[in-house]
Amino acid sequence: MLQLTKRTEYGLLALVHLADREGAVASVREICERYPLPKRTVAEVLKDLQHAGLVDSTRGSSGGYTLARAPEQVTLGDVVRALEGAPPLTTCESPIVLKGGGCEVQPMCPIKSPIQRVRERLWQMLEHTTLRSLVSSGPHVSLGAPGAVESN
Amino acid sequence: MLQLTKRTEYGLLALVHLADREGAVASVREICERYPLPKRTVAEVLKDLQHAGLVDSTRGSSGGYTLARAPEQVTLGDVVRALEGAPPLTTCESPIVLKGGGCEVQPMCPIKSPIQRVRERLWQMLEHTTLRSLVSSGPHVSLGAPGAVESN
DNA sequence: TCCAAAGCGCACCCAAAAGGTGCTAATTGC
DNA sequence: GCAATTAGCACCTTTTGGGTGCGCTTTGGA
Repeated sequence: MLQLTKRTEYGLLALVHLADREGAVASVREICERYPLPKRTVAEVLKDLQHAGLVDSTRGSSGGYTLARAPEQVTLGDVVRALEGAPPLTTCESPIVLKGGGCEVQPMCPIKSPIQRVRERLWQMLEHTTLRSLVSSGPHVSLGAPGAVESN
Repeated sequence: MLQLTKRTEYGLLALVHLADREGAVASVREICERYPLPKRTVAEVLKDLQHAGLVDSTRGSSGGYTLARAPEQVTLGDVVRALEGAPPLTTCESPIVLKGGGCEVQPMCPIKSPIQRVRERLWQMLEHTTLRSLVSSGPHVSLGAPGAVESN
């Protein structure tokens, strides 16, 4: 579908929040009080980001998450890779199909290389867009009243 | 998932085939004899491309499809738009959510503009990649034995 | 010492999207 | 008339994405 998933969206919002907190721990509850997001799903996402090494977690009653790196060293590509994997643009690039030495419609597949070029440039863009640029760009409004989802 | 659908992939292959035929009509059967693709689905896709004005169709026993424009005037963007629509990268750009005048997590959504920039640049790439560049790039192998799906 | 608040892990469910098929026209050349 | 083709539904199946149930572990503070 050529679009980012909600998980990625949630992850980016969470990371932006962490960046704003500048090293202080932030809990899932806190993030979901700022943005009207489903608590549990955000927790899942944060857990995945932790596994990917993008955030550190501390457990316990005053626990939460912190950025594992500086905002300028986290890219959109990192986040997408952590939460969606780095999928091929078309199936003819997938490892499963490629294992035979070429794509399914090979050796007569003419669209592969330009498609790959587009894909590579897309990933270049993702890799060059840092969390810092997300943080510093928005209208950056102060904390507001949250919505409510689930128990939240 | 940040990848093109199979429908788009099929559409591109079909269009490349039509471009190779240089004006001569090509039937779905012919396309599926060249590439091992499901006949019916390719037919669906071609129909959609016809509705989008990218191909012309002629019915009847010797009918089929032809390109409606020159290969250099058909872009990846055209094809994706015809077969997938032009979806937003994140839900906070979708018209449904925006109808209230801003995205769901507004006015405190900080990730919107950089994401939109990435999206716009992606579409620029898609709009600048023409069918011609797909045709002229591949190793351009001669027609080979097809696989088989369904009746095909 | 206990309890509440937080993260951890697994499994599961629901809904939407994507891919594909059945069937029946309508058209057209032979 | 017949065969080959596109046209237009409607429907099914699989996959993916989003979300939840439930119980466990960790930790700070009353």
